[in-house]
Amino acid sequence: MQSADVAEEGGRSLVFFDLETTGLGQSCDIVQLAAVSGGHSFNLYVVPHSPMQRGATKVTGFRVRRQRLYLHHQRVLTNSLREVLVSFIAFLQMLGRPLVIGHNSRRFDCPLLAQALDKLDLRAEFESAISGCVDTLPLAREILKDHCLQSFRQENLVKELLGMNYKAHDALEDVRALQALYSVLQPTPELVRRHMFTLDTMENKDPVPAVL
DNA sequence: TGCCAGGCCCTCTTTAGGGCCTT
Repeated sequence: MQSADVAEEGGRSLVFFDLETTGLGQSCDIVQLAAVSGGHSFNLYVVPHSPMQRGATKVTGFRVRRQRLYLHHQRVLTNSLREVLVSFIAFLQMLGRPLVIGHNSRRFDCPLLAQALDKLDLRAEFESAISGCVDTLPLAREILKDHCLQSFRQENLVKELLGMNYKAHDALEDVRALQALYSVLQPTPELVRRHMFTLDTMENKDPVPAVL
C-alpha cells in the first residue's frame, strides 16, 4: 500500500475498485482485486478455481498453468481468496467506512464480490467496513446525458473526458483511471446519494437511504 | 471445433428485440 492524500466527498473517503475475473458469468472467479483511494493503493491476485474463459484471457492477459497465475506470460505472486478479501476489508477499515465506487459495479463487480464474500462468510464484515457502493456507469449516463456520447464504456469515457488512452483491463490501471474520471465528472452529493446501494440492496431499483 | 452471461435501457416497444457494459 502507498500513502498520500485520500480522496473524500461529504466527509467520506472514496475507494475506487475493480475486479479482473475468469469471465463474464455468475460462476466466474476473481483473479485480481485492485483499489485506490487518493494515493493509497491495493492490488492482489488469486489463482482461480474455474478455468479462464478464452475471451477473458484475450482481454486481460491472465493464464493459469499448474495452479500458477501468469500475466502476459510473467508469473505473478498470488494469495488465497480469503487473504485477498480480508486484506481488502482491512484496507477499507483503514480508510474509515469509505464509499466503494466501480464502473458497472452494480451489475458486475459487486455481485461477484458478494458471492466471494458469502463463500467465506465475510459479507457482514465487508458491509460494516463501508458506507455504501456507487456505480459510475449510470452516474456518468445521467451527468453526461446531453453530451451525445456514443459509448459509456470506462475506456471511452476516459478517452473523451480526460483525453488519454490507458492500459484497460488491468485492474490497477482501471481504478486509477476511474479515480481521475470521477474527479472530472464531479457528481453532486445528492446525485451520489441517489445512486448509492449496498450488497444487500443492489438487486433493487430503489435508491438506498444514505447519510453522506 | 465451436460455443460460452445477464440485467438494464432504448425504441422502428409495450404480445419484442437488440445493444450496451463488465471479463
